[in-house]
Amino acid sequence: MNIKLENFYKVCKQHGLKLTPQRIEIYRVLLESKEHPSAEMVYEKIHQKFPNVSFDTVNRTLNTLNDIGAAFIVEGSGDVKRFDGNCSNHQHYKCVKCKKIFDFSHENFDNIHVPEILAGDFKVLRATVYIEGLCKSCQEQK
Amino acid sequence: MNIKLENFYKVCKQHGLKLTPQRIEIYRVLLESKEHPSAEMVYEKIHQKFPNVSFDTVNRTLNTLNDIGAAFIVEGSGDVKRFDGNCSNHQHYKCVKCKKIFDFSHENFDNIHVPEILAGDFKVLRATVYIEGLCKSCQEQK
DNA sequence: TGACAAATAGGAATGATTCCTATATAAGAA
DNA sequence: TTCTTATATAGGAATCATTCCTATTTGTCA
Repeated sequence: MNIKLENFYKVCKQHGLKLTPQRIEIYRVLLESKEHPSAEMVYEKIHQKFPNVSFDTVNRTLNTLNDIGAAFIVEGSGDVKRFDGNCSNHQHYKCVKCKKIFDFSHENFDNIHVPEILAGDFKVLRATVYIEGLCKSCQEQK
Repeated sequence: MNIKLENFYKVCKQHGLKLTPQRIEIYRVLLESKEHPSAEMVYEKIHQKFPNVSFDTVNRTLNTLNDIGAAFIVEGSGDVKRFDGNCSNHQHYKCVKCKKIFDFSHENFDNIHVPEILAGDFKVLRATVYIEGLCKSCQEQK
């Protein structure tokens, strides 16, 4: 049994969520995906295997995963929501043209020290470095 | 004459953009706004003064401002686009509940050193620290 | 002043996301 | 195991943000 899946079961129980086959499969697909998929992208994959799972269920479930901390919505500036099931500390780089999202890690960024001023008044849930630009192949296309 | 507006005229000319009254007013409203407004919020303000400016013009213009670097789209995770006319180096904190966006500055964050690995393959256009959480008043509301 | 490329208004269209509701089902209790 | 019930789901409709379409208007430059 996958350790991550096992832990997922635990987190669901902690939040009083049922372990439906749909929910488990959606989480599995997200975990295996490296492309930071949108709800639509997850739905396509699920649909191949289980043709009668609805888009609404996929979308609702992805948002639920975000709510319970089993996944999160990748930061970005104004495109469709993209989800990430990898909750270990890492950062994102996004190409503004092809919308591909790349992971990267950097010691200084993975342990951001939130300034005191903020830490006092705000409850910080996530702190990340977000980089936006043009990937190699989009640069070449001009 | 406002120095920022004067500079805006210059930037528009550099990009071959006409100085229409609508464009100028939209930029003015964005500059004066402290709330990182959405297109809808800018439209509301414009509409009070100039009832016959269309929403499309507001939205299109805000995106144009982003394209020419006179403004930018604030990073976030999946809500409506929010715009910022303050192009000097600063970071954002966003409340996941009320969606308010707060500015903050921090020496270390305002000069992010992008790792070599990225710098080689990608053309970095923007690098920011993005913090998400609950603001004081939303914490109190539970 | 005249010509023309660019911008606008207004409404229609699109696309993403969420809501609605009748039905199905996971999971704890008996 | 079977019963009970709160939760989740499918499918489609509705909503909301954003963009597109096109006839008309308007900066801007010669």
